[in-house]
Amino acid sequence: MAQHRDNARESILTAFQELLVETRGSGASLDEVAKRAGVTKGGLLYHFGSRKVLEAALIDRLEDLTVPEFERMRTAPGGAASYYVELAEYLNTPLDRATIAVGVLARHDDRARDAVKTLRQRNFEILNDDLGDPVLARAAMLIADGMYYDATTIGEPFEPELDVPAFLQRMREARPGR
Amino acid sequence: MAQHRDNARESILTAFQELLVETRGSGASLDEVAKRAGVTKGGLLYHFGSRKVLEAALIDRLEDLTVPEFERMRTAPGGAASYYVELAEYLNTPLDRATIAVGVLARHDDRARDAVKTLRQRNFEILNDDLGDPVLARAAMLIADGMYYDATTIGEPFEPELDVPAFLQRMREARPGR
DNA sequence: GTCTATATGACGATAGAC
DNA sequence: GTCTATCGTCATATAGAC
Repeated sequence: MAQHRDNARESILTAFQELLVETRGSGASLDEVAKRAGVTKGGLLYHFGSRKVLEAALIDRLEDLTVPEFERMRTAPGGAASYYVELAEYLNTPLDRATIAVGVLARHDDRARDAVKTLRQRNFEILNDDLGDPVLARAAMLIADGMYYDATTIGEPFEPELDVPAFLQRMREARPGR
Repeated sequence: MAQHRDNARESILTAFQELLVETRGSGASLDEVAKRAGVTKGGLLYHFGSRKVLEAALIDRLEDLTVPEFERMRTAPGGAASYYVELAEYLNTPLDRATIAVGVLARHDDRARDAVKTLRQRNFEILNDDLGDPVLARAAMLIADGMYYDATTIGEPFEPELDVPAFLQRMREARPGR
């Protein structure tokens, strides 16, 4: 159910994130969050004074998680593009879960939307450095977005799955300037 | 505001769709729909007995719109892939608006989700016929999904935009049998 | 720091007047 | 066929006991 660590704050934040991911937003009421975190609504609202404050805290957590991720992506052995796109296939790292949760918030919250936009801009720059081709970098981002969309909206993988490294390799060979 | 055609049913359905597209779901309450359609909630509920009925009617409308669309896509002069992916860039035909609206419903409604899945399966088959390669067909679908995701979630175009015709040309050159 | 109890408001839906 | 009025439910948020 809930993990009772040293502080309830993290439990509440994690419960909120899990419910956003699982229900895509509809089931993440403060009552449900409190229940899963093992506190009451009153307890929750002591730690986070309002729903807005709770949402802001989740956005902050996402931004913290992205900092080391950008570094991993930039230095990935197979290249940033493969790393980035293949990650979108599984969507189950702590960063992925935070990204999905904030993506749900972004549908209604400006701060969440800004956070997502900044994260994406940074991703594009790293992909462009890796692939040396803004067109292919943009295509790689769109493919990852499409996988993300499929996973979050459709809720199950579409067959056939795309072989991303093979596809990227083929597209590199078809580069106009070669 | 509202168009008062011969029947209020269409006005209500259109108002519902517009609000789903504009607010991504949060502002599409029956009160708001009724207000935009120029009727009261009581009037709305005479035509559509419940919210579920209203949602089902919108899904039916989408399915009606897809029938001629598949035919246009299959017989498009530049090929089905160009037609499909370029359409995702603008997202402003009646079918696009219906698709976005039902996509919002699909987050919480099983029937809407099934409708979207069936539509996508058909799209994939047509793309595969055009591009002659399931990998490229899947990639084209993901790119269009990514554009759709950007347009609906981020809400504004990402720079730089992908040069779709040029990229599709590269994809065709990357075909195996060439 | 966490609880119970309650105020307040939005939403979906029903009943009945016109 | 469309309206007003109202009810039940569930959500956020507040007040105050422990």
